[in-house]
Amino acid sequence: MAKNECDLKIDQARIERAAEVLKTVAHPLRLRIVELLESGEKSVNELKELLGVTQPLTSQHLSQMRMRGVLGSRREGTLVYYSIANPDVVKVIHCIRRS
Amino acid sequence: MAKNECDLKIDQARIERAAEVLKTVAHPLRLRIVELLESGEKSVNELKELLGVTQPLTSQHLSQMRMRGVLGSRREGTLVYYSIANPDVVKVIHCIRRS
DNA sequence: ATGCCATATTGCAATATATTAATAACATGA
DNA sequence: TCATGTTATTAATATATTGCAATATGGCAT
Repeated sequence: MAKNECDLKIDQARIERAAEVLKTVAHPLRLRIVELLESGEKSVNELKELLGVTQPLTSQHLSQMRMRGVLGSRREGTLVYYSIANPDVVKVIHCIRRS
Repeated sequence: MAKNECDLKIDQARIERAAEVLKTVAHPLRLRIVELLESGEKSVNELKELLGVTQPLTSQHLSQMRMRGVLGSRREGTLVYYSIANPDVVKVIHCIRRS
């Protein structure tokens, strides 16, 4: 029995989800952020210092990744700590590291 | 001894290369193309039929991936067969498949 | 409440990307 | 050479992304 219309829809949705996740990390700054978070959660300020970019830019990329499920965040007083929420992205980065 | 400027440059170049590769496959159609080519090389026409999109669109995405080293191509008479040139992208797709 | 520090959001200009349609180039056989 | 089937390129338009600057919000101490 061949694939029916429903199977194709599911498959298409899966593909689109994968493309979205990849697109989310397919940026030099966001890739560096994920690498920095591999060793544990970090605040926006720590990240901004390590990256050497402005705070708004850091915040933008962080919220972009949080919205798409790649990162999670935790507030502690005035600080916000970000961490990796989707462990797949770490594996993806390891796959591509040698390229 | 800390990392010097040159190390940082190399690191940055590596990151940017990885981001470029990821961005290249971070598109539903291109992801499907890579999946279709996992089982072996295919001609533009075969791919176009399997994808259900126009020939120029197929050709554009193929040449985009070839330019960036993800795919390679081989001409046989009037047919052009595309295949995967950077095996890392296959591993990347396997990492993300479950997401 | 005020001031301060950390974080988030918004508007904008520049650039890049995606899709379609039209057309060009290429190789082959009659 | 001409016709045909296959592949590549170009142009045009719409949409998305990026980075920056300015500003807003949130929490905490005084």
